[in-house]
Amino acid sequence: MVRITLPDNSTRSFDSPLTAFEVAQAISPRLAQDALAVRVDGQLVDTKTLIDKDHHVEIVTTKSDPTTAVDLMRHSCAHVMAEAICRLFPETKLVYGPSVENGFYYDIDLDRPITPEDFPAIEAEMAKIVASDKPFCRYEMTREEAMPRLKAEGNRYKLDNAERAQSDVLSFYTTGQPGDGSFEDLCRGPHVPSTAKVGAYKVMSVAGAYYRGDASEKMLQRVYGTSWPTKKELDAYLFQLEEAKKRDHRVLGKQLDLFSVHDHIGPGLIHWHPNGALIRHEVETFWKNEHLKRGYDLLYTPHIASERVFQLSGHLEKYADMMYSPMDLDGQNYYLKPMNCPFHYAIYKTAVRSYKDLALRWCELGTVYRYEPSGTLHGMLRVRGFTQDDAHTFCTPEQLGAELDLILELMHYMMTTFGYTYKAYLATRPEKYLGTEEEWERATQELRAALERRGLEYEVDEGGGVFYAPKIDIKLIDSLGREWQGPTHQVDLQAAKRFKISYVGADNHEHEPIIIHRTVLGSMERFIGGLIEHFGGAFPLWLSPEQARVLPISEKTNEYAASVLQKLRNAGLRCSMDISDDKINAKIKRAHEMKLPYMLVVGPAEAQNDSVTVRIRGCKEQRNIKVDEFIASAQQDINTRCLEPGLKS
RNA sequence: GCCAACGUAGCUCAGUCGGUAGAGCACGGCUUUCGUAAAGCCGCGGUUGUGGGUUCGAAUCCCACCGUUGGCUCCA
Repeated sequence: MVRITLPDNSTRSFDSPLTAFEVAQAISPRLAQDALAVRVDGQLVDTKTLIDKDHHVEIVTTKSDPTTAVDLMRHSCAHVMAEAICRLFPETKLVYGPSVENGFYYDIDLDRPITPEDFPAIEAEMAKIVASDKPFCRYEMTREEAMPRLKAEGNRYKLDNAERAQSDVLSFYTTGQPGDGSFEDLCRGPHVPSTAKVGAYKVMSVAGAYYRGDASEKMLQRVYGTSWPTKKELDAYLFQLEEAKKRDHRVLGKQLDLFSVHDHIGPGLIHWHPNGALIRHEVETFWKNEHLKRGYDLLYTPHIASERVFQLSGHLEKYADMMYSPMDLDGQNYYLKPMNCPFHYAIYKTAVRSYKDLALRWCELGTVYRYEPSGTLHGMLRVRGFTQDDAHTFCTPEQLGAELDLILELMHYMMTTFGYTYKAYLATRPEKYLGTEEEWERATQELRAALERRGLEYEVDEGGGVFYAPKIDIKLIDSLGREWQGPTHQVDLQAAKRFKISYVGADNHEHEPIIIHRTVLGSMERFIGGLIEHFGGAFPLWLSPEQARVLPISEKTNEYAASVLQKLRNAGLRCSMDISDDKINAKIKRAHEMKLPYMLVVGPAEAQNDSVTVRIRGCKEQRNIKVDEFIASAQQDINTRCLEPGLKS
């Protein structure tokens, strides 16, 4: 007698042990058909698992538990792809094939490179496997039984996986009968019942991946696929990828004429075109003003420095291969600076500082150069020359809390102005660190307390701190829900000592100040690259390089258009007019392509009464209003940094 | 840095089996003077990433380098 308790707490009794599939069948044939796996007392297992005792049983379907279901389908789909690849290339050695966000991959060791031309063949082979609706059969062996077999197979990766497995029993999955020569794979499972249940899939890409993520290990081929419960969801995902591509900052950077990179000048070095530079200018102006309001002082420091300063800072020792090679000047090595801190410290040390001078808040848009590995460069997001929005706060231990509050407030204000929400992380002491455990504990506690005073929810990133400091990391969530590395605030435990930075306390003795490194935007390059994608190129009015364009209906109203343009410019708006002899349709299309917030159409009717017909980005209706009204409305939106263009009156 | 793919006009792309390079947009000129997402015609524009090699002949095949893309590793 087996008593099964279902999720709704109802129970069913069966005379003899039975599989989870049979339990589902007893409930409804439809459920049995939809069953992908089952939770027995909370543990996820195959539907073929025999249930021979009283258990809580929960049948997993795409409806009952979509997250688990799709994850299982993807994992099983990875196996189907692996089988397909093995059929096409029998010398393939399988390594590891998990599900990942939006799909799955399988790492394989195969001397012949897989290329995108192979994908159709792989997909065709997968289709055959799916059509044959073969069951995923699990069988288990003890470690003693399994190891000789694995050794005989000559697949060092599977052998390695097996050796690392905790359990005494190893499980295999085959799409035939155990031992009949069908495809099989060492795998923890569980899997969906059969190859027909892996959903709609597509082989996406192939890339290199080090075995076990270790750069000294062999480079494997990682074949990526995506899979979804239905064809419709697959198509929706592929469509979404196309849409994301249109928001790619590199694509928009060209389309909107924002920036370029030139291989004859150097990879990873951004050239800001007028439109991009204008956006940067607005961001920088905003940044500076908000800092000045909060008691920061601005600094400018040099771009190169003698090697002595980087020996002192420890950068040469730790990051020499990430720095541009030195230039020999008068027998002395000079480096492009990879960061700004030592320069700020130098300024600090030009005077004896009293506790009465603190806290000092110094900020700089400091341009630094780092020789990033070539394979990591990516548009504006990962570059070799960039401008950090850097700041250092020098304060007494008593002031630390208040200073952290100020930093979090500034961060919050700036992020919400750009329309970002964010998540906070507290990164604690890493394995390799400098300083004492007590110092780390105290500094971490201060950061934690500041987060809590602000009422910020945060996750602890255990061991995620830098070697000299615990930190608060902020991850931005953009309009597509993607996370970006955002602001970071570090309480430095080493710099004061290393650079002999001190202040005179009320006790007339020297003390070490606390130094907070922090950045809000990260770098102008990465932040604005991110902004481009966040807004999809449709910038809010205050950031738009061109805020409005006057579009005369024909040459006859060019003169009126010019007078409107002059009025707008006098009012401080960035605008132009389109006096090409194209028709109005073409002018509108062009303005749309540049994602301008406002188009102002003018013809004889408008010229009569000093008005413009406004067309707002993203909206087909038009409104006729007086030029002065438009100006007032636009100015208000600019002043409030309104995120979406509109009309105020 | 590692693996793979890719690199053709300012941009987006075509170019078959190796036979001296093509379109659309952009740009210039002309016609048109127009009411809400592309008017028409004509024209300009290329050492096919760079350097070698194979060949009677290379965008096409081979090698090296540079760069880009997708990942991996890394990101003070």
